[in-house]
Amino acid sequence: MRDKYCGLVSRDDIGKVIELAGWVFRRRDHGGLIFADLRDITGIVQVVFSPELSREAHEQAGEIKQEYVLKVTGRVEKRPPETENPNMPTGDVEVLVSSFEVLNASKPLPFQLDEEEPNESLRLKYRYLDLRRPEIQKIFIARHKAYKITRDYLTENGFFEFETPFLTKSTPEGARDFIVPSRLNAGMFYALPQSPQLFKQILMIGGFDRYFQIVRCFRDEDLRADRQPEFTQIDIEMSFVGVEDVLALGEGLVIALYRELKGMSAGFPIPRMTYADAMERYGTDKPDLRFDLPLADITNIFQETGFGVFKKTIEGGGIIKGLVLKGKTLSRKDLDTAVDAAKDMGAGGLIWIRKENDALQSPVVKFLKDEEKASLTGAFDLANGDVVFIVADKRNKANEVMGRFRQYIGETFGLIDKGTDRFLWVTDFPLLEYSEVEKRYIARHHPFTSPKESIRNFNGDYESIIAKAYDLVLNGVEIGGGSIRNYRMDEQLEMFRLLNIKEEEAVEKFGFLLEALEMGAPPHGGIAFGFDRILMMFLGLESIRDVIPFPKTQKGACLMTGAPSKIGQKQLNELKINTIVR
RNA sequence: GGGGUCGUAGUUAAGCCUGGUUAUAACGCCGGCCUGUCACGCCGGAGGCCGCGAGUUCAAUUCUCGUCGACCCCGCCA
Repeated sequence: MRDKYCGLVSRDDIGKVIELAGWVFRRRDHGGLIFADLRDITGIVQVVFSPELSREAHEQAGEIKQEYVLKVTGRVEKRPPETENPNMPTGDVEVLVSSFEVLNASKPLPFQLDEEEPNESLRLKYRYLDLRRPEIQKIFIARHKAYKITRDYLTENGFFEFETPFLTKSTPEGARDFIVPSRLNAGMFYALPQSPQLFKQILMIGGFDRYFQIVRCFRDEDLRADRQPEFTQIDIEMSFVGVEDVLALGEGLVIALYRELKGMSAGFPIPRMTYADAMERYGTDKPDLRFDLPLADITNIFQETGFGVFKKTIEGGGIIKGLVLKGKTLSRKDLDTAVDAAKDMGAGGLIWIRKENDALQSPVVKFLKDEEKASLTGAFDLANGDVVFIVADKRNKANEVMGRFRQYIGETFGLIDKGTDRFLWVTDFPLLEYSEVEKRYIARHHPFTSPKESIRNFNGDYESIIAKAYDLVLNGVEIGGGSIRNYRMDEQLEMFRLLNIKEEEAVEKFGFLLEALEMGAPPHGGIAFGFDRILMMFLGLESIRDVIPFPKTQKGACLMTGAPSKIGQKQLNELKINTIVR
């Protein structure tokens, strides 16, 4: 049907008669002469309909409109002098059409492909039109490259690619499951996997040594700019490894992807930070290191303070945490806005102290002793114009609030170097965290994560147990995470005990794994990367929807197909399901 | 579950704060002209449930409330 792709027509083809096929991108009708840009996946080339070459083709070309699908036959010519277009790759040639065929017509489109983006719901409803846009096509070509790099890299490193079931078993921990009714077992349900966690561990126990899968995962939770209910992970598991082996392997993959997608290597090797340091210094387990602005614990300055808020906090075992913003001129309104922002982030209050005319000024300065002012000035090396922001609260709350506030300050005052990418491994996560909702400890990573030291060494102080767990963070966004797993039955049972999962429940939910752990399970661990998030970040895009061909809206709808939708009574009857919508 | 932004020709926006005119522009569409354009140009034309529903008012695109949809955030996301 065609000899050549549109975007690949070049000077080498001059003089040849070729057949091309593609879409009419733009048409320029001069009456006596008609130009059209013919587009396919490779790019565009100008085709010319001239009555001097073919009166019939020229006349027929009066009919063609945008997005008509054409097959054209014509001779490739060098463009006449002064008419070359240096802005397009095929701009020094054109195809003089001797005959053409309209393979398909097109109605006028609901939006123009070459103009400003229409709103996203229209793009999603007519996704096939959106996908025709060259800048969108670039994204999915990049996505394809990323699949290939991943497969090549992991294959070279001894990994085997597997598929694991999508119709699987609901697990009690973690995100909400999507469920699928079983027709053959009335009243029973499959769950779509949140991740192939247990299957990949079983594959290690099955002796495959190294597993990977580029796999869809499903989580029935609310959506965000970087979260979809179904998303893709690069899932990796390795046998006979420790933390360092997994990080090295993962880092190699990220380097390879970054080099291909960004066309450069930067920021490697990836620095490390423990979870505890990240929380103390940046107030988050995924710090954005594109700007520094560290948090400082200034509790000791106020040990003897007469300022009621600080005094109460310290007496209650809390801490006082501050950060300093230097080199910016803040108005009173900026400060008030910052206080409101901090309150929205959950702060009980935010105190600002500004150095102006060599004196500290603040609504609270009258409550501070001279030595406290001096210590504060020293601790933050205050110069005129600098502002210290302070929060006093329980340790976790103070860190968390200040972490968010730090990000707010970074964004509001332009401290973030948008042109850079800062990767970070965060290591040594706590194994557990206490859930106020469930009134028990829950696994911070997942219930199969191995502690650094045996749980038996801890007596009650369970929140201090460190896990062999790690996350990869890029510019404040988590793009991967994993752990070394428990590979012995007794250790896994200890973990379940801490999680208050009774043995019979554990056996009911994960019996196959526990049994397997008793039959020669090798030490193993792994990591999973958020494939969509990596693409979004590496391509500099704002939304995960931009890297997914058919994404869902914030309410989980597909605007093109209309999913989710009601199903008929016949289907419900087969499933023996009644629906009650409350 | 909660907070916020947005919704006006096919599309992208303006108008709304401060209620009253024929609701404006660009692109697209339709008709005409044009042999070197490439965001072609020129002339003419059609095209509107101002998301939907209430309320306030003599009068609502404009103000208020509700609702639907899209988006951003909190909760949630092992």
